[in-house]
Amino acid sequence: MSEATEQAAPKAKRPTRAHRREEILAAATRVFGSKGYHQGSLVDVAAQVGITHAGVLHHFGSKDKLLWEVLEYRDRVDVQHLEGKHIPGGMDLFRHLVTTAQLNADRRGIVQAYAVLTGESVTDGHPASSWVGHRFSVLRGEIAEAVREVARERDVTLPDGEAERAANAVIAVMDGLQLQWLLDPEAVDLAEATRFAIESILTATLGSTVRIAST
Amino acid sequence: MSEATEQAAPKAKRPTRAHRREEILAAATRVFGSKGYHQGSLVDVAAQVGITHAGVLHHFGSKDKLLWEVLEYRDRVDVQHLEGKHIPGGMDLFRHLVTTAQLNADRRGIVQAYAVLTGESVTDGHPASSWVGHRFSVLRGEIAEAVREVARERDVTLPDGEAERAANAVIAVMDGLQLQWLLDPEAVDLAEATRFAIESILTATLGSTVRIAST
DNA sequence: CCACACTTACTTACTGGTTAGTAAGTCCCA
DNA sequence: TGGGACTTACTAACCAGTAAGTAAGTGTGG
Repeated sequence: MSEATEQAAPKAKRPTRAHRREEILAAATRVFGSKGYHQGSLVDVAAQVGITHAGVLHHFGSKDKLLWEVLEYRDRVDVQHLEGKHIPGGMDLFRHLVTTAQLNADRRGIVQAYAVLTGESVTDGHPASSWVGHRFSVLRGEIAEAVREVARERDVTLPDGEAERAANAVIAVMDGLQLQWLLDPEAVDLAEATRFAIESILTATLGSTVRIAST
Repeated sequence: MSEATEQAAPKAKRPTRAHRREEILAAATRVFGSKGYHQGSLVDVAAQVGITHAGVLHHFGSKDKLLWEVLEYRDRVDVQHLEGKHIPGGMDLFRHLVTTAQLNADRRGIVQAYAVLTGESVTDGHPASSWVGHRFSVLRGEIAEAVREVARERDVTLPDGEAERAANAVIAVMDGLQLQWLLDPEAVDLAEATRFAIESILTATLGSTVRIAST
């Protein structure tokens, strides 16, 4: 967790370790994104930073550990555009999801890495499967809570488990649209399609029209 | 194409070639499903049929060709429960999609293979990417046409491109739900969630409640 | 009806390539 | 002068694909 050394140091020049690790993480994200975890090699990652694969192992110990740090790195990047630091609730959450989709349309590499690793993670004993599983369950909880919040605001009583069903559908549609967009960017407008799909699910769940402002 | 010899032969015993190929295809589906294409080896596939990897190559020539036949095999299996042979249109199509989801809940292997290969296919130069891309575009066309058909039945005029947007969302939600279900079958009722999501999207698209009978 | 020609379904053995990981040494900066 | 950031050199494993051989059919001509 606490990696220390975050520009708080008085001395000017000491970017080496933390900085190099960050470079490697970015490179690994690109490599795992474009080739997958199994097919993307440490040699590929190392070459992008201009070192040998043994140099990468010096910093991360093993390929599995590197993957773990890449996933955490993605999480960090993912929320860094949120100044509030905290994930919003209620309708703000859905606006946030659409905004993220919009940003993602210009971050193909990260989207690809996420899609590839998520798909790969359903294989037996994949090192990322617990991360993806955990991620899904956290997201499910947050989105379901937001659905309940909006329902409360509108005085709608939801059947049992309905919020979770809606949350699952929202997560599913976002992942699925990313896949289609990656394979054929012309066929899908990522942000627009995401907004449309989330609105549809919320509207059907809450029984009254839900709109998400197109930023 | 024409593989000839389809039980029309008078002589009783000659299942060897065609039968062996089916065995290998089934094994390859399991292997690619549980390990992915790159990580699943010909040795793995061969072992499941009780031969060597060279024996597999004798039948399929190369690993890439084997993958292609696996994908076609999946298509064949996928529609074989349709007696009409033809994919239905209108509301029947959506009923068919839900029914398929229901069947899929008992065919984890095939779902896993599809999910893994679809995810892997977004990597650079993957041999399955054109298949997946083609599959998406065909599905998109068929589902969009079904949406238009239902809209016509209900005297609803759809904005331009709305049918395609709905189709994309339907495809996305199905793929996404499969992923979640594979990673945590307890958290998602595949058929139920699929029905819910498709109903939501159709309802929002057509402006009036759409129900799909739960078979 | 059977022997010879040919095909099919493999196996064994190998090649050339790639992989993650290790160990030991070198260079450079503080 | 000492420690971190590497490199070089290596290993052991695994991979797809090829080549050559074998054993068991299958078809056919006499």
